Amino acid sequence: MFALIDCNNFYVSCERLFNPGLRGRPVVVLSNNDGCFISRSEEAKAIGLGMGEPAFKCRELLQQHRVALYSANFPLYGDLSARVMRTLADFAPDIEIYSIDECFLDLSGFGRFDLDRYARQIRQTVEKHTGIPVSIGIGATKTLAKAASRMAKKNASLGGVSLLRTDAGIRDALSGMAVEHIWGIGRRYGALLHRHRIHTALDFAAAPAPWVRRNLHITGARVQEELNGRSCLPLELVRPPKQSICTSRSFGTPVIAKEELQHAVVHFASKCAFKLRREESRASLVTVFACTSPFAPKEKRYWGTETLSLPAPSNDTLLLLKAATLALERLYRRGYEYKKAGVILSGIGSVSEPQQTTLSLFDTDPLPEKQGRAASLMEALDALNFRYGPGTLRLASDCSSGWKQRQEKLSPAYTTRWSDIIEVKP
DNA sequence: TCTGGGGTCCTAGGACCC
DNA sequence: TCTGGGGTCCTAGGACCC
Repeated sequence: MFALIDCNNFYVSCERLFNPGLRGRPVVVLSNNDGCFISRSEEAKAIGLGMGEPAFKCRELLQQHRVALYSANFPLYGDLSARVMRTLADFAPDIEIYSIDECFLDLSGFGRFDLDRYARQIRQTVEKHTGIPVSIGIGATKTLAKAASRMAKKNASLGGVSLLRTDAGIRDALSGMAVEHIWGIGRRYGALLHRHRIHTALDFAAAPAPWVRRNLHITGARVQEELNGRSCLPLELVRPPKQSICTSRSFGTPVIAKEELQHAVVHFASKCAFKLRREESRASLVTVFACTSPFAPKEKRYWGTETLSLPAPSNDTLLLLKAATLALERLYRRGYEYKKAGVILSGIGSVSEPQQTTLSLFDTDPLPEKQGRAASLMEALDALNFRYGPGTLRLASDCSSGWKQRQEKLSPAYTTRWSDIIEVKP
């Protein structure tokens, strides 16, 4: 058996934790740039604020119901997530942290326990230790556990826990679930399935397997197997190293000048390089993109992208930055209002992998020595920024000007930044 | 005026190899 | 005139997840 533990309206719950006055009120957390709703309290859902909906379209509703708005505060959410996960890790030998607000526990071998009671105990403990409310679904496969947790969340009478064990219980649950709400079946496949008169999760479980394999490919076939109680998705106990690393942002106000766009790209490239080193990896491809608003009139739209291949995989900020700057140089077109840009690193391998050294014919600097110096420099950079806070030491070209994003409703980083919670008297 | 960010996996098709 | 067979690797695009 697997359990899926899912934090309820996670970001909103984090904000409420430090602001109990928000309980019972409609609360939403906005995406970067204060754009869309990315977390909503039950009260906010009830008045019709949709997930991913742009906030400006709901202005009246927001005022009318005095909805509390928050800018996304990821340092806070990340830290609270870690606390929840640490608490959960005590309840099972194997745990997979699936996302910032969800994790799977392996409950095989817990057959002798009263799983329902155990789940309620987990719920209470998490609430007591961290203040975050969670829902728990239990089933024979990850997909069934997911379905169960959805039920636990939707159906208040279950008290936050749903256990799918008997055939009758499973059939009952699946028959009440629209096919597009199955984990791994999204809007597009949902629409396709409805056109073929497959409306519920139970319909999908019973659909002809070859047809599913043909039309929804191997991923869909696995989902079907899992719904029928045959586990195809094992727990991932160690997070596999990332295959790509991306840093991108929308701008608070459009950027026109190349220099300003460059500042942003340099900043994103530095962040990417840092994430890469944290992963103990190296990348061989650097992609830069910059684009106008997709909502701009057609003739004012532009989507520029450029990928450069490095002579050898690297995680050196200086090198990655040089490549990113060159890429931007190539894709930049004068006269557009850029609304978003980003840097993507790919072709990623571990630093422990033997590096094929491509020596340049014209390189007079002996390569290993050069790399050694670069590595020491990066080590010092990361150590200082860890000790004194991100951005303490950075490249001169990494200056944020102009392209700043909007974050008008930002709460303090209560658990990770002293300066946010204490006033330092001079 | 204002519309997020960061990932994964799979497939088809083309280029290329012997 | 007739023009193979068996591979690999890479990329773009489409689907999905939170």
